[in-house]
Amino acid sequence: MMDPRVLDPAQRVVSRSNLSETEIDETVVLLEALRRWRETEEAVSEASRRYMKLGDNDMRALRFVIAAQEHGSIVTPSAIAEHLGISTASTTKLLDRLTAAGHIRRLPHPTDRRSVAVEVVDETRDAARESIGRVYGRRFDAAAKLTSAEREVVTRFLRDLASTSPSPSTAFQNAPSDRAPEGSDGAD
Amino acid sequence: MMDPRVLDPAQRVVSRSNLSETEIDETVVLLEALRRWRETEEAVSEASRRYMKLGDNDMRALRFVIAAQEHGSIVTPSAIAEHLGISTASTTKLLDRLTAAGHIRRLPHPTDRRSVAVEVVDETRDAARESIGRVYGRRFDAAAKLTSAEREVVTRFLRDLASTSPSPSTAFQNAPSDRAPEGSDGAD
DNA sequence: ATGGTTTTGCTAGCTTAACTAATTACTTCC
DNA sequence: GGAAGTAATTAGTTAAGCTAGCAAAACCAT
Repeated sequence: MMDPRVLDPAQRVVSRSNLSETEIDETVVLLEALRRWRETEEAVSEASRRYMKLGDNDMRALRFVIAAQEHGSIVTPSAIAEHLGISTASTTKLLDRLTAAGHIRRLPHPTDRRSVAVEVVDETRDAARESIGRVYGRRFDAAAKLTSAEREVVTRFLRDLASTSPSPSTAFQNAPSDRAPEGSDGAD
Repeated sequence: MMDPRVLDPAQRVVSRSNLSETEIDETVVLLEALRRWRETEEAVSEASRRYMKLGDNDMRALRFVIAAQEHGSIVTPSAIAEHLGISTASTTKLLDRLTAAGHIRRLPHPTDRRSVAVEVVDETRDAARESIGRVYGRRFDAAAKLTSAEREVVTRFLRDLASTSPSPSTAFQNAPSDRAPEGSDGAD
């Protein structure tokens, strides 16, 4: 019911749609559930990142390499650099860290002798596969519980969400996922 | 479907549920839509962060202050530090950056003379409000398009997703043989 | 009141992970 | 075979976090 902690541009939004009070409430509840899920995801992935004592990019790189390997392709440092959007120099250091931590190995590239093939160590790959599989499994189960018609609804909704154009110069596009600080509210 | 770049633990998952081929396809499609949306969100928020030339925490801090201000409370550096999970020293520097960029102002705290009241500059606040409102508005519209029953379905699904326990040790925890990260060595 | 403890924001110095520029080894093209 | 281009690396710089320590103000117990 129009939670005050959400900065409330909903007022403006509401005025341009003509929903009943009840429907507005439902909509706000849905958006809250969406936000909540995103926060959960964020927290979980953050926690695992911390647990592994890896930086954000280090983790992303690892996942990238694993995915590519799964797919059968050879991963070079420059491909990683491009994927992460960082320089090749930084990528070298990143690979040094991952090597030191025992997560990857650098092998000679099979066809280009100036290049390098990055390979994930077995233990790390297995652990990752299991972990990712578990996450995927949870999602799968949630989706599998639905009926065919319900799945269609959810899929349509998600696609609609993703398709609305990003509008490039729109700064501050983050969800209002912050709570007020020393205020009186604590319900969550 | 079954994008090859996604490691496909689905095989394992599928075996433990008994869905028809069609239903499995639907499920995979749904999960793909979910992933797609998350990627879009990620990309958009990243883009806006870049656009404003602010770091991650700087942006979060700004949103935090705005939200609190909207809520009527006074924001102190230590509150920001706590919210972001960084030290007060780092927060001092963060506030220096935001001040230099003209986004905030430091005012004397009205009641505690050792403290500081952080205030967001009008222009920044307005821009943020508009931007966040726009994003929220897009989501709102997507949700508003649904029927009451459909909203219920989506909300239930999202809650189910978020509720499945994170299980903290789910990281790909196994650092390979040589140098396990979990502080078995005292110095850390 | 008054002296001791806690809190608040800040400064100083260090670490990490990004960056740019230059270097080395190899490939490709003429 | 030599010029030009490309891949990864090294060296040095910057950004943003950290801990430790400080002065001023607030809180608290006589």
